[in-house]
Amino acid sequence: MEDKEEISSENYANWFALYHLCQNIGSRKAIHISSVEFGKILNLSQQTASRRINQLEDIGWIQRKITGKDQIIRITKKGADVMLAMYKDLKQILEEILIVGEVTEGMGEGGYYVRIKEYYDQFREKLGFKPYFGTLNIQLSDLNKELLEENLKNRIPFIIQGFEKEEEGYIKRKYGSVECYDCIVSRLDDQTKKINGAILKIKRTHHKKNIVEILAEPYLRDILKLKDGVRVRIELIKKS
Amino acid sequence: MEDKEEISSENYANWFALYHLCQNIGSRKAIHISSVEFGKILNLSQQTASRRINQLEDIGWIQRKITGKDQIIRITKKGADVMLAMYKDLKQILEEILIVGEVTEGMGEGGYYVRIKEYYDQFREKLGFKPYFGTLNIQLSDLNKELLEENLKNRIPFIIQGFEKEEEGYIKRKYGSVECYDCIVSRLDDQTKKINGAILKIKRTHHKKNIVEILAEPYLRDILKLKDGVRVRIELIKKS
DNA sequence: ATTACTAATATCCGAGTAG
DNA sequence: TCTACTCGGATATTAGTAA
Repeated sequence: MEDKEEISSENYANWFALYHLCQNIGSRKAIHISSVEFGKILNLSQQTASRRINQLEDIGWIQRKITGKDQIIRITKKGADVMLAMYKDLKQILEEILIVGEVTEGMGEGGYYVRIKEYYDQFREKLGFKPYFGTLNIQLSDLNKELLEENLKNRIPFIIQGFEKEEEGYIKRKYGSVECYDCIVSRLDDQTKKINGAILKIKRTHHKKNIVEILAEPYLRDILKLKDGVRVRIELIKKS
Repeated sequence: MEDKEEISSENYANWFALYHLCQNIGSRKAIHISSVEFGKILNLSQQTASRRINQLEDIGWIQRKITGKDQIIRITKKGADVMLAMYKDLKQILEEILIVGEVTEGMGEGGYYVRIKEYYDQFREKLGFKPYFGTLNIQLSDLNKELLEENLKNRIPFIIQGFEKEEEGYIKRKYGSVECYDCIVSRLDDQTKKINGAILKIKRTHHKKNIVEILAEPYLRDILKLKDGVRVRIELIKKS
């Protein structure tokens, strides 16, 4: 609460100054930096940069040692806390935004996949349950989609292998592989029921519509009483 | 690059305005908010808040619909990108800072633990190798320690169980449990050799000194040619 | 109620320059 | 060289209102 007050009051400039300092300190403990150099980083004059440094010191976000023409700056615990607080906050904001979407009527590809025996057997084995013969389609906003993609990057999917099969007429058809991420689905307005499922990520998918497909054992529309437009939460699970 | 220019130039205020908007939008798609309310959030007058909203719209970070006395605001993809960029950047900064410390002479507790048979057998089994009979002690800055703690929170340790043992004189002594986190250690100035190890987190530890103890199979001081003061990188591994 | 313009004012920035 | 002061000009904010 207090930290936030400190940041949000009106010293945006100081916050950004600290942020840029951290960027330039990198993995070192401290940094030698002149006010001219710091000014260049911040797109400010030497004078203002100098003032910034003084202010940061006054606030207690940095500590400074001036020896002759040299100044060594290091971030204090208080300063680190400020950065950490912002990081945590952003993380929370982004993750909170991330995990909400709207149920939508789907001619989802996923539903098609799950009905094919070669896929179904793999789903069954790798999910640990017999999935329902169709997927729940969730419409995401651009923001949500963006964030989901970013988040999935950090996770290890389990892969449903592709395969080839001879169709009637002796044409060989290729079936692509599918990436799956464990998740938990629930109604946003009623968090009592949480259902395990998986996000399906099909390789060659329509990029335009931000639709995510969920596979689960029960028929989600029934068990969660979902209709089109109902908002659901998709929680990503730590380990797959 | 361009994004950063956009943020860092001088519109700190706009960035923070967007940030606070996101905070208040939460999991919703959009938000009804008057300029008075928004002003309160930002600690600004209604007039300035109104101007901010206009600016955010001009920049293209938000989209707005005014219908009579109502205005509905939603974040655009461009706006979301700005937030994401900052998040990623902070994450990188913090993680980069996080993983560097200095080798220090240690009378580390960990070294004591690893020499006790009951512990050693567990280490051997759970690490998958026979650890060296001592730990490498890494001195962290306050900032690093803070960040490490924060980061470890999100990880699942493997636990070396505590036990009781009768000492000479029939006194029963209690040995506490130890948490371990897989990691990779390397010299900061020479990343060619990367050694697998584990961070030891002993329950009842001295809080004052920011020292982390690393357990590994080889004698790290030899294999990495470490002396006191040499900076090493500790990479945390995704899965334990 | 609202949003947002204009004019007054508070704040910030950088040139000049001292220490 | 450095940092950091003063002060005039630039910029941002707010009060008073209009729409």
